[in-house]
Amino acid sequence: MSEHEAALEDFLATAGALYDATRVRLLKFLDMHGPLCVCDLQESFGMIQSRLSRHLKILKDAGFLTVRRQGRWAYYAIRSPLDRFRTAAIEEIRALPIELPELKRLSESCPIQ
Amino acid sequence: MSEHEAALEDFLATAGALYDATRVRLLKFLDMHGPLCVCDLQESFGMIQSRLSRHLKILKDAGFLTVRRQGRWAYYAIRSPLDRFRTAAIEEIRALPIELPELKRLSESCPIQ
DNA sequence: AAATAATATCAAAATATCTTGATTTATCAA
DNA sequence: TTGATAAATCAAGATATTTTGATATTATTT
Repeated sequence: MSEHEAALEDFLATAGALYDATRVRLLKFLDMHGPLCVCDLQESFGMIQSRLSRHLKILKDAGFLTVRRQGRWAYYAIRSPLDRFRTAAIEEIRALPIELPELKRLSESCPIQ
Repeated sequence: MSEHEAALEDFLATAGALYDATRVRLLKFLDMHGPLCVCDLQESFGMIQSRLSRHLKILKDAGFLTVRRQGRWAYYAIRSPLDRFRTAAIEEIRALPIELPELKRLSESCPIQ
């Protein structure tokens, strides 16, 4: 892939990651609460695991999230630092008046939070 | 639609408009050259008219473009002023190393440019 | 009024994306 | 080693988007 195409692909992946209500909610939730594991998000959003896992992968591949694995758990968080455009996106999402579920932590049994 | 849903819908329309290579190219082209009519874009990009018209409508509905009609011609341009997030998007696109076609003006016959 | 030109809209096929349920992988505990 | 838990991946159906060609709309010219 040429440098030109790669830069465009990267931009499109970023825009595509933002083009889904579920992912926007996940980004806002992680921005609010900090690192959370998949099971916390699953319980909080009442979402099927495979669906959640897929959306987290898309957000990670688009450069918005990082994963840190702790034993069986995988903690997802907003990547830091973010480049300028992704930062602008997160700030825009932070300002959106979206209703989010209550945080339910299931990962409290995790020995190494 | 509630205020919450409306704000999210607006954000998703913005992200969705950016999630297409054709539309990114059109935005960059209009950012470079200023207002152009549909037939100029059609000739420059070698694109079928209905396809172009549809993409311009999506960009307009997402708040990126304005239209000014001059007789039979419709001149599309980057809206000004843009809000902060859309401005960040345009700046990001401006910095992308994308190859664009040469500008071919067909609308020179238009009496009122 | 009729013909032409620029643009918009519509319907259908082609593509892409999302959701679900099932399966797989990896880690820990008994 | 066996069983259980957390997460990732896969396949298939459901939904949404894009492209194309045809038609409609609007403005202009003859």
